[in-house]
Amino acid sequence: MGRRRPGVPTLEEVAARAGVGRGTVSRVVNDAAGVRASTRDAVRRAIAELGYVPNLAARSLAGRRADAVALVMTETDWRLFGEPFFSEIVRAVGDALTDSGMQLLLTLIRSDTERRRFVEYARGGRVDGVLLMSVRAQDPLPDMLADAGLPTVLLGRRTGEECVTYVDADNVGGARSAVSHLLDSGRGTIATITGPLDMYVAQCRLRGYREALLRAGVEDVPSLVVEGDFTQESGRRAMADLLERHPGIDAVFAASDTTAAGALETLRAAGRRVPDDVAVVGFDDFLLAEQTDPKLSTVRQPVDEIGRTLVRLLEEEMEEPAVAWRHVILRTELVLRDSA
Amino acid sequence: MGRRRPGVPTLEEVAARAGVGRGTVSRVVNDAAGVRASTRDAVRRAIAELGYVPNLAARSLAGRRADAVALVMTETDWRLFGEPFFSEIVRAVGDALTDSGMQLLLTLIRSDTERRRFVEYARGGRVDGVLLMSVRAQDPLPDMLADAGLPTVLLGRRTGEECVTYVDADNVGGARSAVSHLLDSGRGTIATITGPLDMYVAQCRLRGYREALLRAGVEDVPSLVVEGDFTQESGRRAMADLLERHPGIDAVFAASDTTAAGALETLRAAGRRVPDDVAVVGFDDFLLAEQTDPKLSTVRQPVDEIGRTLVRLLEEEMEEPAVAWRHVILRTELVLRDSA
DNA sequence: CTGAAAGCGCTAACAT
DNA sequence: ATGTTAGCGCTTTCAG
Repeated sequence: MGRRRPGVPTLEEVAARAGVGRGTVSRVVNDAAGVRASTRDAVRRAIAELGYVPNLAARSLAGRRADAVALVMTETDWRLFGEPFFSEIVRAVGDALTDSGMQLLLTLIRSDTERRRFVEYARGGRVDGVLLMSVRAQDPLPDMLADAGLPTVLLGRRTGEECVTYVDADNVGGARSAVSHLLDSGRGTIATITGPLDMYVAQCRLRGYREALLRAGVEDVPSLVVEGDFTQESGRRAMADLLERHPGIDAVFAASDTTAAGALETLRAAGRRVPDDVAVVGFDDFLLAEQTDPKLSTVRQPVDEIGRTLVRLLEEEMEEPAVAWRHVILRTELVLRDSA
Repeated sequence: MGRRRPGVPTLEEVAARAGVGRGTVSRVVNDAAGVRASTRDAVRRAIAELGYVPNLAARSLAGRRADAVALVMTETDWRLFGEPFFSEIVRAVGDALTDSGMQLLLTLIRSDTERRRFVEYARGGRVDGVLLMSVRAQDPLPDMLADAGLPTVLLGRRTGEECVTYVDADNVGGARSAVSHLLDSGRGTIATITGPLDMYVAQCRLRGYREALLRAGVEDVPSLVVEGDFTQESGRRAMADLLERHPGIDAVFAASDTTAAGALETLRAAGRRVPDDVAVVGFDDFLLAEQTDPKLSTVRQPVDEIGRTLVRLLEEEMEEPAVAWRHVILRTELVLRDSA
């Protein structure tokens, strides 16, 4: 599978053609200071004439950097969070990376083989750092990378005491503000449909719900809490359960926008009116929120800010040997539309 | 942004520790034949003790290969085809690559800057080959890569006379079989909602529709053809138009499953029954088909086969200097569910 | 400001 | 079967 690229010009040939030394060409290529303008022009011309492109392997070897970062996600995450969140994050990270001259590599890990292969790839020095989409609690990947001394930043925590640098949204606060809003607007019986409770993010959103009730002095009724799994179907089913158990329900907080959309469907099918009769707020704010009927109120994560922060932390991590785990929790925002 | 990895063991240190030469260690690492078992074991032990991982930059430089392939897509494609097609292809290519020891890199190109950066990355030798998701007709990327002598395989053509190696599905044949099926089941007035007609794939599906009518000796009524853009919304709108213009319509062929789902919605809202009253067939077969009510009949692309073929062609392209453009058109399959 | 020279860590060809 | 050696193409001192 070896490839031969005949007649690919090297830096040396460029130097010869421009009548300068190799060091000078290297300086020009890397925009280093201290080259006379006329020399620089001559070199630039030679580069253009020869169609020279630096060999990245050689540069990596000599310069000990790859000029690339990987954004890794597991298949589970991908499906769970769905395309919108995923693609928004990719976009945000891409934007944040734009002027850093780094190549963004997406990697999907679906098996142990792929996990191992990726670790070898990363440890082999093909990327300068790794961004990890929120991984399940049991995923050993973050620690494998950290142990290998690779700059690594997580998007989302695995647990409350994560010993890796990460960026996360304020899930607790977001949920709390959503539920507080429902309470403030006079709703008395507020249910919640959670995410899978073995995921930290789902636990946080549930905690926010409880904190809001506590603050308002409202009793936390266990049967108003139903576990879902972030999917639309789980929203439909959970809502049906809730309506049966608590016909007097007048508000629902769902731990994802998808789940909220499912709940909305069931409510309408049951003849309940939203928001007059029952108010609904979801968490996360992607394609779906604007498409539901009525439009869904949600807690929005600051996606662009997440992207920028991920990149900034990774760069810091790359600068200095990691002496500390840095954690950034970004504020979320309650977006009111028609459903609450 | 340079990274220092202090104390990362090199092949040389492994050799010293195992008491052998560097060549031997290299052979062991690369599973080359001709090493005595006892020697191999000694080397393996040294590798394990030191936690040695090959430096991939050095390997690339010396071995002139990257052991990585890129799967590139443009943002337009991504949104257009939606997550299902995209993720299915990624999965299929990943599977096909599993035992080749190559790392799969996904790259999203959203701007000229990113396009240029990627070409430098690829020309710089960081990937052995490039897989391109079907690109718009005007996209210069395939030619840029081909000109640079990089093994490149397209998924989907840009035009009928594509001078790049590609894999495509039999869009014409698939559409033809769908429409023929509608004709065979006694439908007389068959409309079609196309994709954006500046895309070759959309043209092909429309051609298939026309060929089926022609073969059956049915007149091709221009007003039965409405241009959509593969989205669900375009399906809804086009269907509304069609119902107005041709109340007697009794079948629809939509150029995507998403569009078909939109058409289905509008039909039901208009009180038409599917399939008794109007039959519907879509093209492409992903999440949506099973979720619509009634379940959608579709033309299915052989995703796994596409993945395998892409990888096979790329490997062939890498073996020998490209002497010819190879084209593979894969058969599609009509999947009958409830809507037709 | 610029040229020369010393590696970066590995593979592959050549000795032994 | 294994050790030795010559690069791969670049960055980065270090002289000049």
